[in-house]
Amino acid sequence: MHTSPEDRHCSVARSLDIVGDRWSPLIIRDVALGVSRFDAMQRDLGISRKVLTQRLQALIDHEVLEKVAYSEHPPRFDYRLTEKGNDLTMVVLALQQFGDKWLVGEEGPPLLWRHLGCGELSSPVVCCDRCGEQVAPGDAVPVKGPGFREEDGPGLSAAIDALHALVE
Amino acid sequence: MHTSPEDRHCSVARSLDIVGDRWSPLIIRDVALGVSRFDAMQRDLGISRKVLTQRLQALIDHEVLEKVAYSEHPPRFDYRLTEKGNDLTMVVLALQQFGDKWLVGEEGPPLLWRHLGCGELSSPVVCCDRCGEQVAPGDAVPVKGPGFREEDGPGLSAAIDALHALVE
DNA sequence: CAGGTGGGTTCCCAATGGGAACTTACGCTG
DNA sequence: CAGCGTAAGTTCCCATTGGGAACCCACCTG
Repeated sequence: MHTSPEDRHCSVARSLDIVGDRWSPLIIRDVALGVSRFDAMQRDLGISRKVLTQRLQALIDHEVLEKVAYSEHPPRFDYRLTEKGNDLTMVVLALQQFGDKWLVGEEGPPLLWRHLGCGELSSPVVCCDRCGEQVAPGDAVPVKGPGFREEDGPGLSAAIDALHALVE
Repeated sequence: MHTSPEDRHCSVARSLDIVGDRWSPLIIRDVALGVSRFDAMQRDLGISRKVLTQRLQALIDHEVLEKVAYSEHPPRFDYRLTEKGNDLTMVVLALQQFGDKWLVGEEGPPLLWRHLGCGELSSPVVCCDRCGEQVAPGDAVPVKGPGFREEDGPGLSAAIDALHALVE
């Protein structure tokens, strides 16, 4: 029986049903960067083979990865990100940004990004899709959306009302 | 003994050491939205009291949350996000965005955001901090940074080289 | 034909998580 | 002033998960 987040009516909880463990985000990062085979991932991550098998299967079940044979006889596979899986790289990017800022030593971040659009080394920042301005935590307030349910998140509902009372 | 990601030299892995489980991101979301007390979180999330205690302590140990007494005799506490913890809301936001796009039914997302800067209901998007353009997965290529170590991520190193060979 | 590689599966053991009950300390209410 | 409610945990038992190492099978290469 699930008392876990999976049946909650909440986007964050539902996403965590897919990437809410220690390994799935790292698997997605590896696949995104081109480490796409079972043994390569296992060596690269130091994950146990059993758990890697389970995680890959779960990610495939969630249609985040797909398994593409690059040889039959013997059967050999590449794991690829689906379109849905590609969108999960934004979560990985957020994790990386946080780690770069708070968790690396003086040697600096292990990985940087070059934006192909402008050619510069860049950091990803979060912006408002309406005005294009950069958004920091606190620059936006939550609003109950069409799918909001009072029943799952009773305390949450009250907390949001309280926030609005402050802002208004 | 840890064979887990925590001692790897990788920003994503290190971040996962803090939020790499089913509950921590939800706890951070709740605190960010104003659900800041033990019982309120426990009811709101449906998490077991034991695990909630463990997670809160871990988040405090990582300096993501702080415990502020709002009453002594009897001792009662609010949990607050530190500055570091505030930055983790970007990870939660990424999870929410993904869930909103791929995992909610036709009833629509449960939570929206109003950007205080422009007043509009907005979605967070990822932009390049150099040119300000929106960045989609694939619009940026990874580059080895100052802290890159060949030894942890041997396959990764080769994969990045392979990517560069493609782009150049 | 021995050894290596890719992609797993199996087994055992230790750690983790859920659930429910128990605790402590106070404040309120009849 | 007895009893109930609330906040914040703690404790116990049991089921599930994860790590590690070994095993397996099909093929390729020297």
